Parts: sequence; structure tokens; C-alpha cells
Amino acid sequence: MAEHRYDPKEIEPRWQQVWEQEHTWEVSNDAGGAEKSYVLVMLPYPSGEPHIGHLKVYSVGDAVAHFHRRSGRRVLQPMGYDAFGLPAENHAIKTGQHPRASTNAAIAEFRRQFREWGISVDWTREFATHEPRYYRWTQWIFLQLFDAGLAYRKEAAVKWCPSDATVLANEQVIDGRCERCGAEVEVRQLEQWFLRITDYADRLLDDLETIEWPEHVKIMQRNWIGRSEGAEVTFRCEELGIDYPVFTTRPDTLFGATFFVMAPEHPDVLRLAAGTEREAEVRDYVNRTVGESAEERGDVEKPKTGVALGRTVTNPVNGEAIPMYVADYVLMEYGTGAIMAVPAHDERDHAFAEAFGIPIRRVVSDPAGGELPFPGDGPLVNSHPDLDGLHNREALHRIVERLDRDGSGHGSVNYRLRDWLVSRQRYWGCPIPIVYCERCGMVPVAEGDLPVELPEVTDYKPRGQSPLAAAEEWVNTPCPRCGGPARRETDTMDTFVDSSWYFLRYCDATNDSAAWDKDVVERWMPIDQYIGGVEHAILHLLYARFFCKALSDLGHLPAGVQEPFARLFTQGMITRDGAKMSKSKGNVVSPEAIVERYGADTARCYILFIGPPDQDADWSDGGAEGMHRFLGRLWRTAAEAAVELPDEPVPDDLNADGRRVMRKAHWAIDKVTADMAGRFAFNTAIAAIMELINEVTPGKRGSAEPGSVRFALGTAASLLFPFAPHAAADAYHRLTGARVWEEPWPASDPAFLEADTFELVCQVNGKVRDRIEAPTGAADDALRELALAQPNMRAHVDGREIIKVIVVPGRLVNAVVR
RNA sequence: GCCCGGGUAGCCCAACUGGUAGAGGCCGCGCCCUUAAAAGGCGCUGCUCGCAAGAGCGUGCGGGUUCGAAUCCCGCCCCGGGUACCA
Repeated sequence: MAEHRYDPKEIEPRWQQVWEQEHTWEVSNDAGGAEKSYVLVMLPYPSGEPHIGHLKVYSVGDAVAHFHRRSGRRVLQPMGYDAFGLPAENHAIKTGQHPRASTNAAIAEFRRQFREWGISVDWTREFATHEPRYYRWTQWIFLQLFDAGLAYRKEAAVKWCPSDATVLANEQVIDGRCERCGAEVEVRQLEQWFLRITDYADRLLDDLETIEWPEHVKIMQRNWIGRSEGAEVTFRCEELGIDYPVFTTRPDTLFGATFFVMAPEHPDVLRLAAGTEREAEVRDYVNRTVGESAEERGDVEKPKTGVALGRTVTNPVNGEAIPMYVADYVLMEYGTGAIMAVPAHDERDHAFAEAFGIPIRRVVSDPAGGELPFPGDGPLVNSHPDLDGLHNREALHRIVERLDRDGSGHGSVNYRLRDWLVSRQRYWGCPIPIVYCERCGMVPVAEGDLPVELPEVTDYKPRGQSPLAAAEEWVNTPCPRCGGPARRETDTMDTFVDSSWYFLRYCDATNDSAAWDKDVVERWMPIDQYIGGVEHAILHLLYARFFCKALSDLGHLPAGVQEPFARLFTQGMITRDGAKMSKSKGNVVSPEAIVERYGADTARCYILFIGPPDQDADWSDGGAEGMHRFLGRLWRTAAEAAVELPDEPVPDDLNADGRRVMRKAHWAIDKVTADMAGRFAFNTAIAAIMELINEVTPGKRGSAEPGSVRFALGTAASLLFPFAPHAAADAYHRLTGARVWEEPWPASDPAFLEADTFELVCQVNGKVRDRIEAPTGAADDALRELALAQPNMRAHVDGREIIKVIVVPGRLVNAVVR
């Protein structure tokens, strides 16, 4: 008997070589043929080497890609790198090594490992976002947006990270801290580049209905966009003759407004207080609160503070003069930076009114008779004779109509979403292709002059302005329009711009004359299955959606490409000992070490087997060991069968063991197919293949015919292929001489799934008293008699009154006794 | 606070629309093969009582609906994530 040892170190490179030499996973852009499928894992950021999360996400992506291919679809699965960004630049500041050098080294390492994992990628489409041949088109897109007025410069209060010395987008500020480095963010008044994503707020919201994403990701996007319907109402300060519009979602409570509050940053606050006895107090308050950190100020539990301005405004609905205050619970960034305060029906206004002894007037009565503040719905009171008694939702519309008529307000919609701030005062990013001319002003670089390449500098450290500013020769350039002296924009783009369109470039990655060919994009887009981490639920996924809509509006994308990601899957984190892996905790599992020890197939399978892929899962070394044993058993059993069992067809006339083995094989086909197609239940799919193997090992197969054993083993290898491509391809090849990836996905034969008998559960009062073999298809009465005849059933039934008997055909009989 | 997940054996998890709780794996124990080890194979493995047959208990906690609940309803607790003076 030949010794068969499962040796991934021999098997894996051998099959990888076949796929590489035969260009197995490459797909052409030709139209027609089989149905397409674009399977994409979120672009990796190459830093150091791949971590366990990469192994997981590609194991998922590759399983989907293989399953789609075997189901007859033409699959595009490309690969690239999100290569610009801060870690490489910070590394450069520390070591002096050019970010390009460290980035390219990391890319080489990522590429090497991805290949070692045997991911079925079309490598001809590979690129990295820091390559001029890519960012040339990033710049081109920027110019398209600029021409359309969707990229613009404005001075605004922006979030500044003092540690990274750059501005940040709103989306990159988490709890008042920099998303990257965790430093507390400051506010600065600066002129910066913005992309007009707010123009798309409604479409970004509405089109969420058209895509299959996890509901919680959609909810996060909806919350981020934060659409509120209400009204804008103008309150007039008669003394100074200035109108102050406010936004409110509750115009129905206008009659309950008893004061008016402005944000400390509101430009008029000091002007309003000037000349009143409050002036000094207001100045002190503003200085104090503006200097507060976001964290201090954002604390809801903190008692309300503020100062009266010594002025009043007039409530347009009743002519009442109400006092003005400045208070830090009002934010300049939202609405108009000023609010009407209705203490009876808003918790925050209520707390403020209590602290400052301001009258509280109920204008909506609570059907449940609860206490104030009452934020709910009910009939209006204390408002206006025409409105009192009316349900507040109805009154809301009447009030808005009235405001509209006398010009003191109108229905309005407000969003939380801000325009996307894209300039960064950093070196390692895509240069913004704009030139400032003394005569012509802001001029876009001519399309033919793209890319504007990053200049070489010696000092990467940001000093409040971009390191690019030091490259004098590069900065000084003739004006593209008049040829006069001009200077280049020295800020670079947020790296999220690079990753907002990369999936389009994959469609037509080698096109040198355009970012993409519209027809080619139409052939591949949208992405049928997008896979990545939830951490991008807002940032990347929102920006990319915005890009598609804008580019489509500008005619650069087919009108149908409104949503880039038709289906999204977000995978959970791999932890170790219950904690996120980190160097400081010393609990890091490196994919490299696992692959070295057990091979890629084991690493990939174990990570899918560990639990549902959308959930977090804890790594266990023992579990990986077990998976390696299983793959070894499968491969060995197949390899031995290939030489020891005659290659006979499955006999028509199966013996009992043969029938059992065949039934299990067809059961596994159904189970794995359902788990792959319906949901990403790879863990249970692999468990089903394990069950199948457990039936056909030499010790378990009994006297099953060689044909049925070979069939079962071939089926197991075929089903395993999406998860462990090398071992599965090898086992399948040994058994059949064929290439499993060229075979269609197996189909089950219902004839094998039928059985003559089933296990009938016999219950008394819902408690299991016996289990017996019963004939399939037996009548209810027959099952009932059969069950009640069992001795242990009798023991629990005899002497008691049978009230009724429930029969669930094919499952159980339950006797209800008293 | 609000919005999502999640809570099932020593551990990771399974159980599709209410119908045998614990598939599969890990760990552990026993055995076989071996001079021995590694590798591999076979078997056992929720708790309590019992020689056994069997009985009782068991899906975070407390109630409820039902012939029957991990699954549905009500009220809580714990863990993880997101988010928040957004008017």
C-alpha cells in the first residue's frame, strides 16, 4: 500500500503554477457570453504585511468568486492597493525613507502572500493608487468635478489634526478625535477644497432602497446623512433690524418658544451684546466655550450654561418678544447656528429654561398626561384659537403655510451631511491639479498635462502647510491659460478620493487614453458582491456612491451606474483571546506563520469554519490544527481511493452502504449550495463536507461500491474547492483526471435523497419518550398507532386520558394526556 | 440615552418558516497501530440520580402564548459595535 501524505507545500505551489501559466483567472472585456459577476474585496492599504483580517476577507471573496464561476458566470476578481496615505508618510518622517519605497516594498509583500494564498485574481488588472498611470485619472476626475462646480474652494471652520498637521473631513473625526492618530481635533478657519456631496444627499439617501446591503450599514448611512424635515422660521431683532432664520423640525411648537439661543461661534453674538450691560460677560463666555474641547462641550450630562445677550427677537407667529441667549449647546455647524427654544417640548431647552428661570409654556397636550418636557404628539393648546385642539402634526402644516404666506418662513429640509473636505496638507497623496495665476486666478491644469506628478522633496514633515510647498521648482509653473507666472496648488487629496473610483479602473485597467471606456464599464458594473469591513460603512462607501452618481450625471458613466455596490457583505473581526489583535497585546496571529505551518488551504478553511463570517470570531490554534487534520483526511482518502479502488461508474443497483454514501453526497451538495447561495454560511458548508467525509473514510464506508465511494469523494473535493482550492483540485484530479474548476457546480439528484424510513419522534405532553423508524409517507393514523404502541409511550399514556394526538408527518407524534 | 449585533456544553459554533437542542470542530478520556514517538485510526464525551431500563434538569434572568419555545410576545440583565446637545 502506497503511503499518501498530505503535503500542502508540494501541492499548493504546483497548482498555483498551473493557474498562472494558463492564465486561468483572467477574463477579457469582450461583450457577450456568460452572465458576468464582479466580485470585489475592498482595496487593501499596503502597510507592513497582510494581517489575519486580509486572510479572512480574501477567503470570503475567493469562495464567492469560485462559486460564481462554477455556477457558469464570467467572474472578474481584480486586485490593487490603496497606496497613498499617512502611515507610509509618517514612516518617511521617522526614517527618511521615501514613502514610495516603503509602500512598494509592502505591496510586493502583499502580492507575494496573496499569490501564496492562491486567490483567484486576474493579475493583469493590478495597479496601485500611487502610480502616476492611476492618479493621472484621479486628477482627471477632480477636474471634471471642478468644471461642473462640484469641486470648489471655500474658507470655512475646518477640523484640524494638530498631530498629523492636516485638515480632516468630518467623516474622519470620531468623538472629536482624529480617526487616524486619535489626537484631539481643533477647529481652524482655512480656505480648503471641498466636494459638493451635499448636492447628492437626497439621492444618496433614496437609492439605499435599491441596493442589497446589511440593514445596519444602511442605517448608519441614513443617520450620517441625517435628513430632517421642518421649517425655516425668521425671528427679527427689532432693535438692530436684523433677521435671524432658525431651522426647526417642530414648527407646530412655535407658540411655545419662550427664548432664542445662538451658538458661541455665531458671528453676530458679540455685535448683539455690544453696548449692553452683558457685553463683558458674553465676551468671557464666548472665549471660554470656543476654547473648550469637543469632548468637554459635547457632554450631554453637563449642566446647561449660557449668557443672556440683553436683546430680544420677535416670534413671527404671535409677535412676542423673547430674550436672546448665547449657549454652547447650540452648534454653529448645524442649521443656522441659532435656534428657537421651546422648553415645554424639548429636553435641552427645558434644562436650560429651568437653569435660567425662563417661562415654560406647554403648547402640545400629552394624551397620556405625562410631565414636561413632552416631545411627543398630541392636540395643540395655548397656541391660537384657530389651531388649539388640532393634532400637532396637522397644525404643523397649517403653521408652515401661514409662515409662507406672510414671508416669515417656509418648509425646509436640513442635513447633517457636510460637503467633503478633500485637501490635505501632506506629501504622500495625489496632487490637486490646479494652478494659481496672478492674472487668471484659479486655473485647472490642461488635461494633456496630466498627471501632475508628485515632486521629490527631502523633508516630509508637515509644518502647517503641505511639504510640497518646499519644491519651489515644481510649485512655480507657467499659467496654463496665459503663460504668466503662477504657482501650483500644494495640497494633496484625501486618500479616500483615490479609493472612490478604483473599482471603475479595474474594468479597464490598462487603458492609456481614458480613465475607462464607458462600454467596458457598462459590461462589468455594478459590483455584484462587495466585501469588506464595517469600518467603512460611512466613509468609503458613501464617497464611492457619490462619485458614481456625479460621474454618471456628467456623462462619464452609463446612466445605469448609480450605485457601485449592488450587494455588500461586511465581515467581522478575528480576535484572539477575545481581544482585537495588536502588537502591544502580543496576541497577533500572522497569516504568514499559519500558511507556513499548515498551508494556505488550512488557513483559509479554518478562518471560514470558525463561525459566521459577518460576526467576530476568536482565533484558536487548536482549531486550525483540526482543520489541517480534516483536509489531510479528505486528501488522503481521495488519493488512496484513486489508486486502490477500481475506476467504476456508480452502479444502478446500490447496496445499503452505497446508498447511504450516495445519499450523504447528494445531501451535502444541497446543503453546501444553499449555504453558499442564500447566505455566506461557509462554516456550515464546510461542516457538511466534513460529515460527508466522515461517511466515506475506509473505516466508515463499509461495503459501499468503489463507484459510489469515488463519487462521494469527488463530490467532497468539488464542494471544497471554493474554500481549499489546492487540496480540492489535487484530490479531484487524482480521482477523475479532470480539473475541478472546469467542472460545473454539482447538482443533487433528488432520487438519492429519498429514504424508505425516517426517525419518528414519539412524545407525551411534549416530552420525547421514544424514537422509532417509521415508513416514509405513512398515513397520520398509522404513525399515531405506531407511536402509541411503543412500550415507553404506553408507560406514560396508560391509565391517563388521551385528550388529543398531534401528528406532524415526517417528524413526530405528540400525545396530550391528562 | 438611542440604534444595531450577540448571550446555547470546558471552548468556537449548528438548529431554514415554533416540531428530536447541541450538527461540525476544538479540548479531554479510553482503546488500536508502533520497540517507542510522530502521524493515523476506532470509540466515549451537557449536568444530576440510577446497576440498568429509565427519570429529572438544561439555550443569560423572570413571566406569557402554545399540544410543543433556543425560535413568538412582555419585562429585565450582561457583552460587543455604532452614534449623540443635529434643534
